[in-house]
Amino acid sequence: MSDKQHIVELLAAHGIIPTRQRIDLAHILLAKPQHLSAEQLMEAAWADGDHHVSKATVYNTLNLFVERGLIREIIADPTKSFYDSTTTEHGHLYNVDTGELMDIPASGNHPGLLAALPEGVTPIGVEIVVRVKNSC
Amino acid sequence: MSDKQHIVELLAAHGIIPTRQRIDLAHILLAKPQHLSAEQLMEAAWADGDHHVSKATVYNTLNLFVERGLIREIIADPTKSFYDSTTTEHGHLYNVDTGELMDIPASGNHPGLLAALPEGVTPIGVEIVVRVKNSC
DNA sequence: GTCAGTGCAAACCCTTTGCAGAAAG
DNA sequence: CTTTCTGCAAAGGGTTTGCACTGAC
Repeated sequence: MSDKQHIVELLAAHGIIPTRQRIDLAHILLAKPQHLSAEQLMEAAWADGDHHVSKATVYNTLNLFVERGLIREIIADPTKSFYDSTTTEHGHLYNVDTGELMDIPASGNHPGLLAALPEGVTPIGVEIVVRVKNSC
Repeated sequence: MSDKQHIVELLAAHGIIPTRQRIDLAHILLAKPQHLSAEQLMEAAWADGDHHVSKATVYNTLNLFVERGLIREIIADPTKSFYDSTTTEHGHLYNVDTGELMDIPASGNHPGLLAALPEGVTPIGVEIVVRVKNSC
């Protein structure tokens, strides 16, 4: 299907050798804007595909995708990472009770961040982290 | 010393029963604006105090302090948490190479976040997480 | 004397790693 | 063929937990 072909080209464009497992995982991840934990992706792959993907391969693949800029790692929960299929800059809303991670459609306007909270939730705090690395 | 007395009152004001270990840890944490990991706090307590504080107590105490709003937990690294003695709203700069966590003095003005980076570092990305909980 | 806090070690959980077998070109 | 990826299981590391002991009032 052309869908798979598109994924193959996308992986190649990011310098990633397309293997069956990587294509399956990318297919699930990039299907729509979403945030999946490693575990959720594993379960989705297991449910969706006819193929088997091991835990190690899921983690290896996620790290590779993040490194190559195909997806973004979101550090919102100290116990697990989320992976975001949307790589453009945007904020997130994390519900510590439900473990739900949502996009914040708003701009980077700080005071506006808390303006449009969903109903039924109470803000705990806003965290802004600029991640940097040594230049060389 | 009046310093310790001040800590005792601060803990009590947050509904925390002041014990020797909690006073010691609070004394180290709140001495100045800083970000310490659990491990760093443990080492500081071991070096600084004449008393012994166990690992379990350090973690229990940190969680209690965060819960009571005495300090803030900073989730910048997927492998460990940092604890911030400054509870007012401000951003952070995290160097993934050195593990160094710094305050961003700037306001919440988003475009300004990347303006005043220290020398020798390259930005990887900006992450904004609004943490919420269910209202009841 | 009672209740909460502390300490030790073991358990936990997510993530990474080592290495043998499989796959791709 | 040769190189890279995959899978399994075991290791790793920060954090939490169970339970007996200690300490405060």
